[in-house]
Amino acid sequence: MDILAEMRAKTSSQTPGDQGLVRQRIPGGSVSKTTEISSCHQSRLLQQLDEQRRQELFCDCSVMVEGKLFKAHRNVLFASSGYFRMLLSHGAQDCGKVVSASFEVFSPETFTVILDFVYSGHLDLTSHNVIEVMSAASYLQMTDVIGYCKTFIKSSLDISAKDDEDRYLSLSENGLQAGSESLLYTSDNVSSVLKNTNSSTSSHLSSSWRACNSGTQQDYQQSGGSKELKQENSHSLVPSPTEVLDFKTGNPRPGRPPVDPDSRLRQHSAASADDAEAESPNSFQYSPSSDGVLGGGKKMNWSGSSGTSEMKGTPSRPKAEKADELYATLPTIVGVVGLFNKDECPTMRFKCPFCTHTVKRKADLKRHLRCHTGERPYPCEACGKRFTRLEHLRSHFQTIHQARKLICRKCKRQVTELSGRVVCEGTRRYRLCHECLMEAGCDNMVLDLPNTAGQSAAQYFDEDKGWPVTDDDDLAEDSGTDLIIQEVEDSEDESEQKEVKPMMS
DNA sequence: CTGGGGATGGGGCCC
DNA sequence: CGGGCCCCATCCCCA
Repeated sequence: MDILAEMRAKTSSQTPGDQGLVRQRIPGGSVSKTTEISSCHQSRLLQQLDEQRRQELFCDCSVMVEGKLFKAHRNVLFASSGYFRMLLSHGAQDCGKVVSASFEVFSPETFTVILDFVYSGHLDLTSHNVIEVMSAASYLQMTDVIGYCKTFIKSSLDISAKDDEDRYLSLSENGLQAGSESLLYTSDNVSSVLKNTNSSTSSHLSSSWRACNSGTQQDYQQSGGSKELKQENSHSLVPSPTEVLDFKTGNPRPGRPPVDPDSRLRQHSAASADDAEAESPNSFQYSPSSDGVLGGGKKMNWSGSSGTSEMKGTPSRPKAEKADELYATLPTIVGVVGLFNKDECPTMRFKCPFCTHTVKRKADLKRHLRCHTGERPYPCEACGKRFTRLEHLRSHFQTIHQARKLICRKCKRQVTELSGRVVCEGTRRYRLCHECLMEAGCDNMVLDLPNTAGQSAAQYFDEDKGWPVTDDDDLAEDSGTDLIIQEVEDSEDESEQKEVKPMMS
């Protein structure tokens, strides 16, 4: 990103079409003329600043990261980071004084990436550093970087496919709806696409990634109108006021855990960049228009690729696999949200890189991340519905397909295994008492006799274990387990849907 | 249109 | 660290 363009965007309320243009105002306040600024001049100026930084010329700000010293210009840092805006504005009067800040919550390598971005507009993201860069950017309140990271992650995980999940559950066996092939791949079409593109399926994650907003080719066209956008606004990635961090130590100040009560994100794909993009301008105390950066649209370039076409044409790896990789690469930064308890002792919390939510255990964070990645590893064999947790699947199966609740669905009265007859409607089962059964009639219902109640469901369910099992004993023995609940790859959704067994023979 | 209840999703925490 | 339980909030359907 061109930092000058960014600064300009923040002060000129430009529209996306104003790229490269600055409205020059005269004292009267009206726009007198539009002057084209040479992009060459901007990049040269930025290069000069970067050069000065590297030669430590006129650097009036020192940043210590895990013992490594970075020199920079406070002007540039101020313009780029809400964190530094707050930090530097405190010492705004002491312009001559060298300001220093130190961080222990991210690595020097991560800060190098961020600083390089600030001074060059190029953000070098890889699968290995994206989480930490994003976390650091969240820490430093750099919404644009967060947006890029989220887009990077999302495109890697196909998070945007999540919203389409319901849609593709109903897809015909013949495959994909037009326009959705960029998101959904069955095992079959993945291989065919692989043949066609002859490209690595892991290119998203393995390739270096750069972002700049000098173009408008790849807008964040997230779903959801302004209404949903407003909802997302409440899920700011920027630390909440209770999460204000100590400038010197890099640790949060004592206070309540920064758990965002609204952290239950709506499960739609409008997350990601919209979050950052729609960041309230008031989030930055000293940035009245800090959200303008992303507003003009941006171009995403994978190194060696051709932008959007690459994104569309390259099949992604299964979501679960990529999520595993994401989990595996979770850097310690995520776990170093050092909150303080009553005794002023730091307690370890794990911060979600996607939202402000923190948890005590890494495993809980992993579980939480599923609500962002859209992973649903537990499919119901009876109806194909997928769940993020085994317990949810079990609960679903028992209530929907097993009629385990001994309550008459109609009159809500308590029934017994004998008095509450199991009624089957498609894959759905429930119990009716004798009276309600007579009232409703049996015409379009299939009744399970008491001794066979749940028989068809039993092909999926192990009474002892309490969860669905396969009716294929051989398979069960071969696989060493009788579970049919398996952590499956989302990309196999479609083929799975085809294999959902009919409930009634 | 509204309220109630079931289904679902997610967090905390224990085992 | 995963499984599981409990609890609560939200969504959605239906009367």
